[in-house]
Amino acid sequence: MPAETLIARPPRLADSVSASLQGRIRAGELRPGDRLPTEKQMCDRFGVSRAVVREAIARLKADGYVETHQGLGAFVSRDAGKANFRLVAPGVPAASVDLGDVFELRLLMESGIAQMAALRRTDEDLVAMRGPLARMDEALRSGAQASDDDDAFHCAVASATHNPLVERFMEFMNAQIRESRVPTWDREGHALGRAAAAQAEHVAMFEAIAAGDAAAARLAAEEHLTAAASRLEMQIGGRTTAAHGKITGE
Amino acid sequence: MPAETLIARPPRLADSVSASLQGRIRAGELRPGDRLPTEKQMCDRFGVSRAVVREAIARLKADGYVETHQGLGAFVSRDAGKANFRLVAPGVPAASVDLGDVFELRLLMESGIAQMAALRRTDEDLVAMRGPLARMDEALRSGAQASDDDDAFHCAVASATHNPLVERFMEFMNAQIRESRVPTWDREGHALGRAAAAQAEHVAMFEAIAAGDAAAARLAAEEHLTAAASRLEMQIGGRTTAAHGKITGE
DNA sequence: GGTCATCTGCTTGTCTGACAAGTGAGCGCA
DNA sequence: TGCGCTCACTTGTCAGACAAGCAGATGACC
Repeated sequence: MPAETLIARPPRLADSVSASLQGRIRAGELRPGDRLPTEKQMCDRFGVSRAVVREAIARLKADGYVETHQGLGAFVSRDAGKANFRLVAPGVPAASVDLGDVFELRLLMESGIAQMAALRRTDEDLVAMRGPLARMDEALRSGAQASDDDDAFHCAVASATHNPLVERFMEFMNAQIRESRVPTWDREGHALGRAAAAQAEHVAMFEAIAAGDAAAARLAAEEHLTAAASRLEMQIGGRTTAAHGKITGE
Repeated sequence: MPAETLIARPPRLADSVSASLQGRIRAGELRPGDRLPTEKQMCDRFGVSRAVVREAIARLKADGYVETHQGLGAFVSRDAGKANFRLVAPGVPAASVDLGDVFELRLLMESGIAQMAALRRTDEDLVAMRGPLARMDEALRSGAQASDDDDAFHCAVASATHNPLVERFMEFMNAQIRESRVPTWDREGHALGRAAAAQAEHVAMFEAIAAGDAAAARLAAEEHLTAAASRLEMQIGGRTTAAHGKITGE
């Protein structure tokens, strides 16, 4: 099925141009402060019209790679590519990102978040967590797909830190790893007990946070994430597992 | 001096258009899946040419807010604005971000990073940390501006986790908060002992990491960040301080 | 009547040419 | 020498045109 939707489409010209420029910047061929070729030069070099070049540059501007000045030209900005954070840098194949690294980043963040949430959560925060938690319970009985509620639960925990930045980061991570939550709640996930296991870990997190027990909340979050990683059969050379063992076993 | 460079320039038309659209998306006026007005309609509505509209849309595409399909139109993408993470969302005033929230996010990340680094650091990693550390020592004697070395030290710690994602996140954060490191190392920072205090905390972090003591490394990182926050006289209602007291005192 | 190919209108993608606005360098003049 | 001016160049904006892709309507055929 996916093979049918993933037909190779000819890439848009602006995509190709911006990818090329971005590659040269990341490769160090164009360094911060350097001036890019003029639009006219790029038109000749890439064999496209100025409209295409301008669109490509607009994209690079949005990503913080270049800045333009009327009458002067376009320049590679200092901190090129550091204006925003992405899991997979645009222009590189998504497969080059190690899922183990992603889970580790989540482990880092979510354990701290759970800990902080335990210290700051209000009663309203607990209510917000109970909603998705109850829906996942229901899904456990009905065998429904509840990965959206899984998302919502983690967001509710982040929201309980009362730090909007932390909340936004969690929303960002959720959007990035959304697919990785599906196999927990699909038919096979229910049958093999992946859903039930995940939900038990959620409950442990919730109860620690509700009790205001920061250390227990951190531990529960760590266990949830490492268990989730192993449930997805991530073969990451035992790295995360080893780290978890040391981190939580200290 | 900065007042001279910050003269009010008439905003580029494409900026205004993309800001307007982005505002409507974030406000929920345009929801994920909704179709945007056609380029022609936007030309009429905003009173600009199609080139401007297309550039504005190119920016929104780069930010992951919209997707376009030839022959169909432009659509607000699911997870609009979640394609990347920024401290300050584009289009909103930078002043709306609470610096205390930023330091808290760093506290969350860097304490975990230091802990992980202590467990994984190789001898090469320690060498990489000693470079910036020595340069900051030198700057302490000469009174030089060493905020770049400060950056480099924190990056070296992140690099010792051997997780490229973690490393990139640290680079991202460094680029975002670069200005906030300057007052530690300027003339006043040296005179008032801010530089010396920061460096002492760096040394504590380094030694804990070198010793492989994960708990001590976490604690040192937490103390460095909370101290840095208070050095910068952040009045954040004692929130971070209170959280730190509880987090580290558990 | 139902099914299929085709046609049509609309939308985005790309091209071309032009002018406006801002910048820096070089020129001429006092 | 020092000042102002012009000029070439660059990005910003505009206008019009055609190509490519899509959805729905139209119409022919079984």
